[in-house]
Amino acid sequence: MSKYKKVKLKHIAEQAGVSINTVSHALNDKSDISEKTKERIRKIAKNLGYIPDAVAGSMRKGSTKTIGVIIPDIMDPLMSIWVKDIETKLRQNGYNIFVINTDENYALEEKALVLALSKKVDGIILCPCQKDDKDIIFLKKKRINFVLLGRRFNHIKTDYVVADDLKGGYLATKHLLDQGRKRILLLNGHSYISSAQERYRGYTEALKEKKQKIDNSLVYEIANTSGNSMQAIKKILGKKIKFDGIFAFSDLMAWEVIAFLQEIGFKIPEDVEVVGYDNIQSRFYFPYSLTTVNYPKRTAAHKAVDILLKKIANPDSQQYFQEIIDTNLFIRKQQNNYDPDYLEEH
Amino acid sequence: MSKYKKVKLKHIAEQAGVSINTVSHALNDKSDISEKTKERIRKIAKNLGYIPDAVAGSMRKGSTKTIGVIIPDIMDPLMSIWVKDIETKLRQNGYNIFVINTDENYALEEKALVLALSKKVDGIILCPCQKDDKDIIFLKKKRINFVLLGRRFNHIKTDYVVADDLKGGYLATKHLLDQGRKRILLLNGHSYISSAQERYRGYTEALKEKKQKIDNSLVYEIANTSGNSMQAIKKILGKKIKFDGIFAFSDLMAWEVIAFLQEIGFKIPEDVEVVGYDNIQSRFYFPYSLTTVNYPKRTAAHKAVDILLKKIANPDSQQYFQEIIDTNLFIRKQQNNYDPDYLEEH
DNA sequence: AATAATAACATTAACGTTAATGTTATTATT
DNA sequence: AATAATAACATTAACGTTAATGTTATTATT
Repeated sequence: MSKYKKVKLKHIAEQAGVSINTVSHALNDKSDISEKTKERIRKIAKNLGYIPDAVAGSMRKGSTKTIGVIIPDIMDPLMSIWVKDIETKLRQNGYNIFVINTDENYALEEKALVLALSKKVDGIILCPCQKDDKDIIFLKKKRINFVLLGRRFNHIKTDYVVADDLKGGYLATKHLLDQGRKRILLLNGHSYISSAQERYRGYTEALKEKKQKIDNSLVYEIANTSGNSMQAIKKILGKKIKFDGIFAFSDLMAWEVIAFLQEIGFKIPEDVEVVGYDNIQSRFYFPYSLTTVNYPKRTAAHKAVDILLKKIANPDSQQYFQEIIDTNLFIRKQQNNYDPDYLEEH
Repeated sequence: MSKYKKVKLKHIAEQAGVSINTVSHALNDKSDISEKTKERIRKIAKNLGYIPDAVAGSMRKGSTKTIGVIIPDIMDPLMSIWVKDIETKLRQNGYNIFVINTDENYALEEKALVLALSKKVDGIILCPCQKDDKDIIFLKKKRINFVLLGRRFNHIKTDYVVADDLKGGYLATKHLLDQGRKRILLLNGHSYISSAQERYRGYTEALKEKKQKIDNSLVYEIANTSGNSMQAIKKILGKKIKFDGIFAFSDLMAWEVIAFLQEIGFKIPEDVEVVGYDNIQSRFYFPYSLTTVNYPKRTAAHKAVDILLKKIANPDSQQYFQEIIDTNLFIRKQQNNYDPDYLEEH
């Protein structure tokens, strides 16, 4: 890409009067080169502005020190928190990340995986869209090192790190019931997503416990992207379906419905009480108090990294690592003002 | 990374009874292989689950078809919009992206650049932290293909795409003045960031036009991360400095100060009117109306890609491409309710 | 003093692919 | 009918590095 002549090991070797291998070993601090020579070679390398060719190195070494991170949506704050934490943790371990978006699109997910494999990543952290599972089966068959994050498959044994969404769904619903709410709208993710499935189970369990019937006209499945929750609420209101509580799939959805309901005249939380999910703590995003299901997101990302590194270090192990991160309810007084607790959280 | 035996061109060649080169040419759809042979080889490749080794291919071809995207903060919505648009546009052109965060940290920026160059990216899109410029000079000297996005250097000639921040700063300040605001707080980014510099210039120009003196106790420079604008406001209030308008460096800052000021009893916009920057349109983030400086962010990202692709296609050209994207003021009635216009925008 | 061990290098081969040539049979050209 | 051109492959070399050996002088060991 550059007209500037590329500096290679060869050039350093010529200047130092040693072999290319000696330069390589010196720069990689191998033990079979004298400290004097190493120092001399390092200086020449620096002088010439040598930048190692990782592509060539990777080919020879058979490892890229790169992990593929494949996620549905980098613009979702939850995902960007994950990505940042994964990047930081992996960097500490000498790895880089290669992030690919799938837009919750299975075809793109397949392409993303092939791209990552083609780029010879040493492992993959994947939050699957779950519209299909062929690609996961393919990964297993190929014995690729991968860890699922945030979502898992019931019928495929893999490594994964997920939140305890069953408990999360139960706690959120129970909280609304305890507050005296009678008709709780579940604004859920699509049912092929495991976390949505489990939250639904938690929702039904809490209702059953209070001897309430499950009314499926109160259960909606939508994609977690901007505008959808508002559209859903519009539809529900259009059908004259009554509700006095909402359990939303994400803080983002919760936020959107609160804003929309307020706009059209509802009092929040008096008329409708809302519980979110994920406890996205960035002050930027949620200046208003929102009761939400909380879990250590950073821990989740770090555990996924730990598991992946373990698998890479021990490729012959048949062991599966499956982590279910505990969830709890983060109760905030729901009102239109700033949450002073945010600094203390986490 | 896998115990599963890797499928190489060699294996396809053996099964097809042709040479490795023929397989390579067939799969790359070169013209010197008969359609019949191509079809046969494609089938065998598919059967064996062949995934091309991009590392080996890149080494031989001298091109990775990957662009390094180096940005200060993937969690900033502006940046994640950019990244997504860049990814989409580059994908259409057969390129992938390699995203690296710098956390507005110059040392990390240098490392990110070396990493990208080491990984042999075909070009770089960079939003520099601007705490130093040595790395930019290095890129120029090495004749690396790169385009700056969002920020530029006054004293270094490079390709860039920036917003018209001078105009943006002027429009925002003028708007506040026109609304009768007398003491306008500039909550700016750090002055080594070009966009902050230019907005400051716009701010002063608008003040001068109205014959107002520039009061530097009203100008604050902070990093665009969560919590900082609140801290700044606290300090300012502590110093008993009065203000009735705020021009913030980002919608995020604007948002944070609005929430904080409301919390401590200010009426917005009656007591303090706030103007933001970037017009982050995601319904998720800003359910409340905010007047803000707007510009086509998508266009900016796309232009950066276009410029980079032009430079890659034409490496011998000495031409510089410098785009200043026009800014305008997006006026919204500032009130605590939902902005119904958001769907129509853009 | 003879042999073994080690330090500090050099040489060779290989990673998997593709560009640059080379070869041969077939077809086109005059 | 002789030659040129072309189609469809094969062979060879190269991308830049590092692992696996090889070599030689020096030092340690008995």
